[in-house]
Amino acid sequence: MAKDILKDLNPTQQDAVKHIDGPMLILAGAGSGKTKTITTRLAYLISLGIDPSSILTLTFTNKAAKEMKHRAYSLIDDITIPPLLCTFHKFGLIFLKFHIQKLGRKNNFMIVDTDDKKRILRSLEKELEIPMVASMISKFKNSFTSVEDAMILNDTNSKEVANVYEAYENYLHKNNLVDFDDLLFLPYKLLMQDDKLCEETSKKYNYIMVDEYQDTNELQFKLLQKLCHSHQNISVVGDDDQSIYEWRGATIKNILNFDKEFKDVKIVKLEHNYRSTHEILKYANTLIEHNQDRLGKKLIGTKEQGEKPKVYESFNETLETQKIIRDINALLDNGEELNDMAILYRVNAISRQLEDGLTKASINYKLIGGKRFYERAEIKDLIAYFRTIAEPNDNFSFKRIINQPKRGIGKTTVDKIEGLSKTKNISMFETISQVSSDEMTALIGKKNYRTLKLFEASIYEIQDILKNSKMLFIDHFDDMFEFKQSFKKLFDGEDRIANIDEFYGLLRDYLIKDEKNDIASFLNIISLSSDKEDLDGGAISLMSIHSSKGLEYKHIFVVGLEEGFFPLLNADIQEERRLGYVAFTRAKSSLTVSFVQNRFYKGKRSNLTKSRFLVESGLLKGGFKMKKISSFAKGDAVKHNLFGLGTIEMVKPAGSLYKLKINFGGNKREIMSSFVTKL
DNA sequence: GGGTGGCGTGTTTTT
DNA sequence: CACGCCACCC
Ligand SMILES: Nc1ncnc2c1ncn2[C@@H]1O[C@H](COP(=O)(O)OP(=O)(O)OP(=O)(O)O)[C@@H](O)[C@H]1O
Repeated sequence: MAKDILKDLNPTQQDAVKHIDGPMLILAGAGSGKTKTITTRLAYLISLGIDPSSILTLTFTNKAAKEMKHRAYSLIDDITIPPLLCTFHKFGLIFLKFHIQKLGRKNNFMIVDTDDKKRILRSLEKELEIPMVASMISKFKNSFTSVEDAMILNDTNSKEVANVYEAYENYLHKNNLVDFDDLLFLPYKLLMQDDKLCEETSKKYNYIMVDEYQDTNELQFKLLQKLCHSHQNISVVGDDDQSIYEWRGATIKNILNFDKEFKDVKIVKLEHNYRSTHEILKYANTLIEHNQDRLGKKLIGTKEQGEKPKVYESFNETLETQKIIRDINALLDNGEELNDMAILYRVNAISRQLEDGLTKASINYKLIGGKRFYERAEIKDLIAYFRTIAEPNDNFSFKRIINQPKRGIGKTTVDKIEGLSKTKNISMFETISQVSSDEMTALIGKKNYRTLKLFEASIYEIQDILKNSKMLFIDHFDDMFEFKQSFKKLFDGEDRIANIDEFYGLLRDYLIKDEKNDIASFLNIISLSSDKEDLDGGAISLMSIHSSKGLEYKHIFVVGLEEGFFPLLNADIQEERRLGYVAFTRAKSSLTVSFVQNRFYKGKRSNLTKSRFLVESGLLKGGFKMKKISSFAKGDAVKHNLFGLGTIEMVKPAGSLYKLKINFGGNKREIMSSFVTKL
């Protein structure tokens, strides 16, 4: 049976799969079967009788984790004991659920997302720029800088930022919250300070694999080191050309130093591409060759020649969308399926026009990323409600919903309750339930106190209902708090109510699935999943290039190839180019790229020029772009040492130079640009 | 003291 | 355009 698993692999891949003990680095280009190799290796280890629960497979994004899970499970016969295959953050979450008590915290902590984090920071700091502070704090955590260390730094504002950092950490601690960085940092801290735990954990996960290793940052690397404390069985796969998360601290150093950090590393290079046609590969490879900082690698196509990728130029985004829809319909007429198509873009905001167009054309689509389901305000409200019901002392959730739907409890009242709860050292909910009616009335007034007491009673009541019947809970909940109704009068109320119903549906399905399932476990499960499960039925996928990494589609459309959008303004050009490489190499058999002359963005329409990547990849020939680079253009007067004066009639790129067709007084000659001087 | 509307600003990308 | 914040009005 082990033979079966291996049969679709080439010898190098098989060799990598069969490597069992000791560190291994697989370094290979797009579509070379890295993920296939690692998922097969997972199945192979299990087929040898290795305990699945001792194998840990990690990657960075949810999407990639899901894809791997899908692929790996199809190779494993008996999935009764599933191996742990998840994102780094999810692993951190699971680890903390078991061990956060060792840091003196309860394990029903809640994860704050980026929005929550900014809200908290804003409440703690009025002067400094919040996004700056948020990213500084993130940097601190990712570089193991404690509050004390931050205090003695000497950068601008460092003292102020360190103070906010301290206040923020205290706030998280008091309210039993963790942020995304904590999900990596706290496990590391625990493993760092507790040798026994480190040893146990490392022994538990005796085989470790990491996909998309080029996306790991320093903290993730250190965490991996800890997990390898008592063994060296770590296999990582990556591609320096697909490193697209440097902006959040991912460092290629992790790949470069891998064979120094671990002993006797087996290095495997996969050099055949099994995904894309030669045509697609050619342009992707040509594009990425413009990057200077590369390890460099071969990538040989194995598929058919294929068609040259199409390039569309449109006047604006409406016309761009029309062209793409026309192509989609043509593909459908040829029997192709929507599930095999995807539209990619650099910036999520660009999806709007596409959505409108697809809707009008009655083409099903699924939007991936962007404003995520579980990050929508109404969904976060519901989660906060459920958390309050499960744990009324969760101040953070309590504060979110105490006036949602509006019941007349404004900021001032909330602040007063919070102040009192702090002096009494009890939760806000306990403040309402325990503090004497006289004291409370004096503080916040009779009417507000009554409202809060009613709210308290409702919480008890719904807790009771939940105890008796999980199924009745949802209906009663919504009636009792008039939650859905509160969105009715909003201008986008319908959408929000649809989201709410969907969330109720998800919860209901989850509760039905297993007798043991309850609200608390539901909250745990969704706490890191960003998008809901795919609906079945055919739909074209719309997503950012970042989310597309690790995926593949038969037909790929990349839109928005304009200077300023892609490559994005002020972004690191090499990373942008890698994004281009990722985008192009998602395609199996057809690739279509598109740019517009003007686009509506952030409230205004601006004129755009086509992306340099179109020329760099060879998809388009120079044109006006060349003028800038070469400073040679049609009509320019030039001088040649032998032929004398002439006029340029045509400019063609030739390697790093240009071939010029020059008219020397009636004699036309082709001359390399380095042999003439412009006048 | 709370709620609503007007105004200003601008996240690239993910967890 | 679209969201979030503040100020002003109820
Ligand atoms: N030896 C092989 N023979 C045939 N097909 C293969 C082989 N190896 C991989 N493939 C196929 O090639 C495609 C790309 O593989 P995979 O997604 O594992 O590549 P990857 O290196 O992870 O790509 P990327 O880095 O771009 O995500 C998949 O459809 C896979 O099934």
